[in-house]
Amino acid sequence: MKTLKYSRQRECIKTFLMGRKDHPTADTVYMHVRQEYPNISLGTVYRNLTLLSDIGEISRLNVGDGVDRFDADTSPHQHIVCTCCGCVQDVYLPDAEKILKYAGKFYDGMITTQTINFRGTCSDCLKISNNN
Amino acid sequence: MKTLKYSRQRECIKTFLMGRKDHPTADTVYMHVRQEYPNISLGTVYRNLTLLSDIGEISRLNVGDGVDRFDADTSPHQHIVCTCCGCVQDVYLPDAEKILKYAGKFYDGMITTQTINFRGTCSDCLKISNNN
DNA sequence: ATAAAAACAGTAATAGTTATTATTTTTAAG
DNA sequence: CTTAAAAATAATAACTATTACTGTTTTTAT
Repeated sequence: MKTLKYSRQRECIKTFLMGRKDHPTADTVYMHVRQEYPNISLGTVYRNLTLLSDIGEISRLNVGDGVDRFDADTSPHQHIVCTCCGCVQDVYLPDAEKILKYAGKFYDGMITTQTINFRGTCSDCLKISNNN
Repeated sequence: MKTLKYSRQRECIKTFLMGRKDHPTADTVYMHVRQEYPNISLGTVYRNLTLLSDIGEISRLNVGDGVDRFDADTSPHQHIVCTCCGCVQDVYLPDAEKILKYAGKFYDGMITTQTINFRGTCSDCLKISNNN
């Protein structure tokens, strides 16, 4: 069995992620962690992000833009991509599990999980377009 | 302005897609179209798939497995990935637009579209596991 | 202190997709 | 029926995100 050993790089990655709500990509994590560990390699960032999501301490998201994103918030919630600025924000949909249950009525197999991605315009971009 | 010219390769790609309900990847399309046009190139397949989805004749899906898939059915519907065999099937969720409307209550920006991906076990895989 | 296991940095490799280019096909006009 | 411009093609190179490999360093239990 593979025991997990402490690593300051991994700790730094996790701490960085916990302080962010914008679902950074591996590359963004890399750029920031490099300020504390200038010669950390991108491979180490990827390995630790994968490791942390495997043990359930973070989650890996895919909002359909071809890049994986990472989120320290592992509670069930949804995401929205702003088609204007590209930011990825949280949407906390109450009773989302009811959707999954409802969907089960229209599918002959078994549904176990769901991922809902929205697209739209974030409030910041709405403000800007209203100013014109 | 760029006018669209007929191409038999594009026609073949579209016809192939219309006959499938399994959301093939570009590579799968390539393998099949090659039986009719043996020296079609993968780039041509990609270019036409992108072109067809840009003009709305097909849709491009991303179910989170790192590969783009294509669907001749452009009507609003959802998808489920079988975690057992990897197949991608349709889920036609009635009144799905109500979810989008509901989500708007919990987001301060504007939501315009949604993509719902389910994961679970397809009916074929359920049968197989019941036989054990 | 030591030594095995894990993690590391650096780099190569892979997969999926897009871009480039010289050639061929389509199509509208003469 | 030619012709010629525009679009599409095949072939290939390039690119991006991610994973795999390798020799070295760090962690940790003894």
